[in-house]
Amino acid sequence: MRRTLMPSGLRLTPQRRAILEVLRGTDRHPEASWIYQEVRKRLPSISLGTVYRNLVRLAEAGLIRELVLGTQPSHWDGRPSPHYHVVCLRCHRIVDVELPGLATELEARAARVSNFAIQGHTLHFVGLCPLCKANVTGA
Amino acid sequence: MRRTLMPSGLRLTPQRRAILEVLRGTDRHPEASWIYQEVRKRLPSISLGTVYRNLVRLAEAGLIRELVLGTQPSHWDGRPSPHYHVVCLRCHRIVDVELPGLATELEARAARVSNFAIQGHTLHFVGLCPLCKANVTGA
DNA sequence: CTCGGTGCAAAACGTTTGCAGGGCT
DNA sequence: AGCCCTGCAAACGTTTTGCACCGAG
Repeated sequence: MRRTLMPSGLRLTPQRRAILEVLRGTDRHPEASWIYQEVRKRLPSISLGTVYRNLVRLAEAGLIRELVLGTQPSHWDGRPSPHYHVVCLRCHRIVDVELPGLATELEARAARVSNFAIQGHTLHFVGLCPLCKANVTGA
Repeated sequence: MRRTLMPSGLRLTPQRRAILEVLRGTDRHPEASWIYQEVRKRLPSISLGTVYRNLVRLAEAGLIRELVLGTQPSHWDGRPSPHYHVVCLRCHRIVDVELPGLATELEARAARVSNFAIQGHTLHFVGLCPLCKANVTGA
């Protein structure tokens, strides 16, 4: 029986399984409170504290990613692979943006200019999604 | 007498003047509570609420910039000109990074891939500053 | 008189934490 | 027995807000 989840020795509890499934079953990049509500449909007694604790732990284990988009609350992404995001200013949808090869290029440029030993970066875009772009035509 | 401060019809009050001067007199990219303490040295009766209100208003007016670096609290930059930042993971210093021309290139690439009407982006780096880089040699 | 701005204090917000209990190994 | 994990509720730190007052135009 698969009971552990990762290097960290993280146990695969029903709560963690549910959080992972909810997060992998959506492309909404949701916030903790939405995840909490969804998980409660399957696991009514789970607590919000447990959701927060496990989002942090799962992110540390590399299974999910925290998105800090400048606007509290944090959002969470079930796809840990490296990619960026763009947020619609009107409907607040968050959509994946693949910009392959950009990461190393950016960090190399920053290292050259700053003389820091760059270890990571954060990048995201804001704008209007195709739908909202059409719906505001002019306004 | 120059009493207004910007398009928005913002008045140049002693509180606003002090906040601006404190922010322009440092390269620390400080948080609101630090600004509050500094401004109190000149204006002992100012309240923290006023500092927050005015940081927001001054940023809306384009006189300063809010830096959202993923870690609460926000930091504030008295230089509104477009530039990026790198944060030292060890001493938490925040240093300016000029990457001229990058902005339009990034937004063009993101627009092409996402089909959004891109209106802006956020980018910052984390790493070790030259001093901390030297001091950890190996560890 | 009106309007923007202030100080104060309370509230709001998302998030973290202490604690007692529980279940797997 | 030991350890990780949970639910609960209280606490936390930052930021926002309601309110009464004030001063400039």
